[in-house]
Amino acid sequence: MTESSLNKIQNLSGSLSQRVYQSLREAILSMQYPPGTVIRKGAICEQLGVSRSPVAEALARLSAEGLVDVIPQSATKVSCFSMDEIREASFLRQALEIAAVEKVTLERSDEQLAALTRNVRMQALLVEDKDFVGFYQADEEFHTLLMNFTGFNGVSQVLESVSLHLVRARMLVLPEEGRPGEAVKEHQAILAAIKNQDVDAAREAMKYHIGQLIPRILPLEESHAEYFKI
Amino acid sequence: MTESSLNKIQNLSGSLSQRVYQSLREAILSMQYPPGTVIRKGAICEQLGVSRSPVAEALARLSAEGLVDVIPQSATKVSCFSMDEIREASFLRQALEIAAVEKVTLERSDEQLAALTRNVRMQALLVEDKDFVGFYQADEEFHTLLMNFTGFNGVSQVLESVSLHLVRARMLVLPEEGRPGEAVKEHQAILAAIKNQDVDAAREAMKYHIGQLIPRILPLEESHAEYFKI
DNA sequence: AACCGTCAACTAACATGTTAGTATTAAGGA
DNA sequence: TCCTTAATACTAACATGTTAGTTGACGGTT
Repeated sequence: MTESSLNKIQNLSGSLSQRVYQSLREAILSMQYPPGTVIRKGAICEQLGVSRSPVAEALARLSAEGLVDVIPQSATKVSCFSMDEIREASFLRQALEIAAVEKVTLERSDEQLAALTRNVRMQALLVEDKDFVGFYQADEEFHTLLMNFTGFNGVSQVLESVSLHLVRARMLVLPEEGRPGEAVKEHQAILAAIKNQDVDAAREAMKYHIGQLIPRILPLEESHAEYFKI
Repeated sequence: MTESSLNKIQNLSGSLSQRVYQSLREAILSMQYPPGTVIRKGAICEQLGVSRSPVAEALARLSAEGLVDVIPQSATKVSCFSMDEIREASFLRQALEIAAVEKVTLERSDEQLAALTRNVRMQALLVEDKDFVGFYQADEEFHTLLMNFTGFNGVSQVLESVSLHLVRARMLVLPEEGRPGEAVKEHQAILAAIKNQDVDAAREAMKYHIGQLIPRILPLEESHAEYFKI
């Protein structure tokens, strides 16, 4: 009955605005609020039991991030995809991941190499066991490790903020037969290049790996046309 | 008498929040509000003649961008520099500019090449005339052109948002004897690589060019210690 | 003189009342 | 039947009242 798809804000920390923001963001990124969904401030206030101020601030931040479109004096809805935005997000992600992997390849410590090696080995095992949820998490962790090993704490968040649309679109991509196995191989290639301190190989391996996502997203424009901008 | 260093919001467009945001952002980036400055909502309201709502929303956005630090229930001040943040911003800028110049090198049209060539020629003339303000603008334009020639409309804004701290710190760097001349040469090297469709040369030229900024910012940590985090 | 607790003043954060612009719908005319 | 138009309902945007947490200063104690 209660179709409240929002996470309870009691479980989150920070100011009310912060918690409302996190709750809405999570709902949008997980596609519980699919593109085009109209967001009613009143409904959010009621569901979360807060007043309009924190909701307004949360929506302002989401608007600045491009996750919602505000139509002045009228309505605010979850932003739709456009293939241009997705291509751009992929371009930005590629730029950042390449820069990161280059830096890590040159400056890596033995501990860092060991951590990456452990992670990739785990990926292979998970795929072997057909634990695709686990693999998805390990995949994410691989990229996060790489970002953090640059020594810059913020790059991981910047990457997230520029690839928001990519994250959402990825939710729609059906698990393809054999793809996880390929992804592991690509990760192994990246890892090997890092191990050998071969910057050129690392760059090319990462470029190829990130490039694999776009062709799998392209078909969505027809299969899920309702989520795309006119 | 009126030491209101804020631009009048009447000259700006958009909602009140939007105008307040632009006004504050401009004041912070131009160092009219130097790092550490305490921002009083009441004062802003009075100066701009608006209520606290739009000011609160504007500050929330600036906080999300990292331009102001909000101390809960206490105060909000213009964020100070940290050398780590600046290094990170430089890393991110390098990543994006390299990706852009690589793409442009491969895909450029003759018109685009002509526009870049015109710009660089203009730079040389401006430096010859010792018009350093004009050169600064042409320099910015060169990089903006490059971003836009990728075909992705947003990269220019993303670049700006990740290099906010860099922009502020750059305001403090004194014009160094001979530096503009060197910058022009670096731009010429980048342009030559684009003309020759030499991706590797373009990447290295851009990497070198962006790398030149950090060493000139480093001395600020002592000469302007008051602007840096403890 | 140095330390601690209390209190007052200030600020961000939140709640709520008000305004103004937009969209939809229904009625009226062609 | 279709288009125009006016009225209504709804929403974002703005203003303002209220709450609660922090800071700093003062006074009293050791």
